[in-house]
Amino acid sequence: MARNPDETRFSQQRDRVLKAAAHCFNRKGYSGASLKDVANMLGLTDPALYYYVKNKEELVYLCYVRAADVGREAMQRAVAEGGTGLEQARRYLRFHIEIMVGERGPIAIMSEIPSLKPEHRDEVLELSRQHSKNFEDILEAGIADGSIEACDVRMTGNAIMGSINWIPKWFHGGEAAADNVIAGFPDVLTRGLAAKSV
Amino acid sequence: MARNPDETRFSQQRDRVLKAAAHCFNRKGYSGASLKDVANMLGLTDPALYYYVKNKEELVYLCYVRAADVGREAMQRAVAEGGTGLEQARRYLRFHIEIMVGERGPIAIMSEIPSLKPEHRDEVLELSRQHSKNFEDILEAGIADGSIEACDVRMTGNAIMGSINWIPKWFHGGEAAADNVIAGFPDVLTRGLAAKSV
DNA sequence: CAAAAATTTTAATGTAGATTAAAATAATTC
DNA sequence: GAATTATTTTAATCTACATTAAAATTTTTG
Repeated sequence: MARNPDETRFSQQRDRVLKAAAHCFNRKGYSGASLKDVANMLGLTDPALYYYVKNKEELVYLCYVRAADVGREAMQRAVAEGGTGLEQARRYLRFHIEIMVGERGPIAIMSEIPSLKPEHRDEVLELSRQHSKNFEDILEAGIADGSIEACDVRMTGNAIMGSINWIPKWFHGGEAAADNVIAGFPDVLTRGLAAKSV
Repeated sequence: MARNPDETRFSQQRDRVLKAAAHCFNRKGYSGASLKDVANMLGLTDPALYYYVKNKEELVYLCYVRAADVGREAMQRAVAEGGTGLEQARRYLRFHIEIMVGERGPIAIMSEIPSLKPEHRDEVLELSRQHSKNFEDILEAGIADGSIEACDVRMTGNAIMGSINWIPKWFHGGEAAADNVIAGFPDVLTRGLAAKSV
């Protein structure tokens, strides 16, 4: 029936599990959120989750991988459309934020990578590093093409990623609010505060 | 002996406990970090911590209050010196970051406020809201005096606070690095990316 | 240095919550 | 609609901490 293997009931339910988990983990942290918290959000009882994931650690791991996927997807789409470094940076931010505050949210904040078991930890760390690296590359391209002011790209990247990562902490699903964030956030991050006329 | 009540051995040790706790919580989260983790950092055993705090929840609470104090102190000093809104905003960021990456760090990220017990949660939430409000006021003052471009102050505030909050995630004590962050971060956040000449 | 106070330790207790097993229910298939 | 497969539940287990109590050690003070 399912054309795409990801359209199976199992995969759909698993996605719902991951989203519920992301919501709970974002609120209370990995260990602070219980499997019961997650299950209750879905109208299930905790042991039911084990039908979808091996254990809690894997649940977090999958949330983090999903978060990384979302980031990479936004980045790839932004780069694919070309343009100056600044344009790519702004586009990436818009895409990423669109996803985070949209239907596919909430996305897990990767704030407890050290709590993952070593293999998972290293893998997720690598995904995260690669993403940061890609963003820094965009910044450097922008500096090279003159669209972005010379700056410490590592630090600038950290600053902007911090803003992005923190979004799930204060954004909670308002419909109109989402549009507002999508429209305004990339500007805030790339344009700065200073008035043009001063 | 102690001129200031905060110079007693007890208070000093308690501060060391809070700093160690902040470090552990920032890495693994509130529930993910065990009291043993915290105690070991200080060369102590876990029950020793109960000499300084009532329980683990109070430990997190105190870390959060300390974080709020630091933010408020930076804000007050910045405002006290006057100047345009933009100047105050930049000064506040510099002060706050100086403290975070300096001797008084690490400072706890207030990322699990919902896990606190109701009284503590409400109190910390109020401190956090007040801090955000104060920053938004600075932004509005800057818009009014023409130093800051018109913007959604709520969203802009969230963006910048997210950057600040995330610092402990990637900054880990390099001496030279600290100066670098202090010197560059406020610029990144307030100046934006776009090249002036374009 | 002896007594008192402060600090830390070892040993013991209790509990929440992750995990497993087996049983029950619901959905599919032939 | 009976049999098979998928999904969820109830009931039971196990363990990692948080916490407490009592004892030991260290520090301070007269």
